[in-house]
Amino acid sequence: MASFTVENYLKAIYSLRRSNEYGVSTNALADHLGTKAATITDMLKKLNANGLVHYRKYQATTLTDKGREIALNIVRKHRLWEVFLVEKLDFKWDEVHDMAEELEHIDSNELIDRLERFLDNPKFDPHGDPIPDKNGVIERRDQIQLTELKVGQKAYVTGVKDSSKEFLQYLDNQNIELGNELHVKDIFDYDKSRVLIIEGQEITFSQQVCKNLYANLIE
Amino acid sequence: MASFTVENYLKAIYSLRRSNEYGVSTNALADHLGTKAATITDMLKKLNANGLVHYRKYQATTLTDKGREIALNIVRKHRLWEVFLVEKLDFKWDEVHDMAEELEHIDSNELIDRLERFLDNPKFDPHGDPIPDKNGVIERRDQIQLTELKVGQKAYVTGVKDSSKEFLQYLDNQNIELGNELHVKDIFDYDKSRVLIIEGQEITFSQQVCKNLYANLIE
DNA sequence: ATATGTTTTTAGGCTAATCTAAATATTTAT
DNA sequence: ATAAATATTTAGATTAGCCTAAAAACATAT
Repeated sequence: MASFTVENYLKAIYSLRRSNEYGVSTNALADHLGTKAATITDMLKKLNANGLVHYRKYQATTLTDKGREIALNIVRKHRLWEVFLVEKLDFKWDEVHDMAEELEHIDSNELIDRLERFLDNPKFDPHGDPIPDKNGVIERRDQIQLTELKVGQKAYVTGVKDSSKEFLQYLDNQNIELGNELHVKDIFDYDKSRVLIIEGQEITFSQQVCKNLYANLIE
Repeated sequence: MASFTVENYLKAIYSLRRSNEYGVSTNALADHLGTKAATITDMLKKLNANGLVHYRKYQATTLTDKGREIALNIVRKHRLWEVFLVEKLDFKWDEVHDMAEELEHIDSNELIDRLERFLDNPKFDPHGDPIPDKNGVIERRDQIQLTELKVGQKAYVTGVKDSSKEFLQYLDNQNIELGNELHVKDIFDYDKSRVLIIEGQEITFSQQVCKNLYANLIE
């Protein structure tokens, strides 16, 4: 079995890969994992030796199929536990990350499959992120960022790009939830901020906020 | 925070203490934890230095108040997760131990308190063991072993002393569950085996089985 | 009370995951 | 194209938790 630590490295490489086209840099990993670059180099050599990543000196690192399989399983477990914490234990979406970070390492696929059934086979976690199925398949959604919406367009809020406590709490304060319907009333050319009508209420969001909100166009 | 390993040592000392009157021996711990005696000695010194156990060379070890508090919290978490696995995810009572052994280390009292509420504040786990409350208080029950029952006495099955897979599966095969009502029809002097009527069925249990079953006398 | 056997401790080592400091590659800017 | 800046790797150490082998303490039996 991959150790707790190895699982975290693989998950980190998986997450960072979405942004960095060619693979993941040593420094990016060090940053993300809160360790030093030297530590990353050591570990990448080991992961490479174990067939979990493709690593060559001074080059961006990517996951092997085996590595990605493990990473996806961790992501699956993380997201299902988050659903459990929010749906069953009534935690708020900004409170669940650290607990899920621990629960994701519980080593039993039987447990996670049963949890999935118990939760009625959810397809998305409380932040709108898709939950990989037991084979690691992720349902693709064509969500867009609010920044792509033009004046007059309607959409549902489907997820957040930034799931930091701060952003989630900001959304809570504005009474924004996944599933809310909105339309764009106006866009200010000057700073690209948008005036939105969300569930009847008028709210102005900065470009930064719009960038971090995903939506699904209606029609 | 106590590490995963430290938590396991404290829990082991707590469990073994119930049998050994004066404290726990180095060898008993090594046996229980599957490590070597030398390793135990090392760790006991550290635990002692951290105020978690009372340890002096060549003497039986006991928990300090602080050590017991941690141990009881682990036991609480273990048993609540077991209830979750059996009640909500439909695992059988012989399947949950290893998973609970991992889940008990998830570090959040808020989580465990909410889990407790979600499970309707159970007082006993699926094996009949009492669940400490959030202050570490355990509800005492005057259960007796079936070996103490005399011919003609009635009782409810309330728990198992041995919760090994083997014993639990044996009980499953005999259709014995917690809460079953029984009375003693006969006791054979020769081997102390007992003929019982359990939920209408006549079953003969060896002394060993009777020793490992707890019951609550009726009247 | 002494020899034998058992238990516990000490001493010295190992591995996984981390670190710092120094060396080496790579990238960027002139 | 070369110097300066940045990124990565190497080398050598540290810590927690474990090990084996040998020494020391304790327990027991004659």
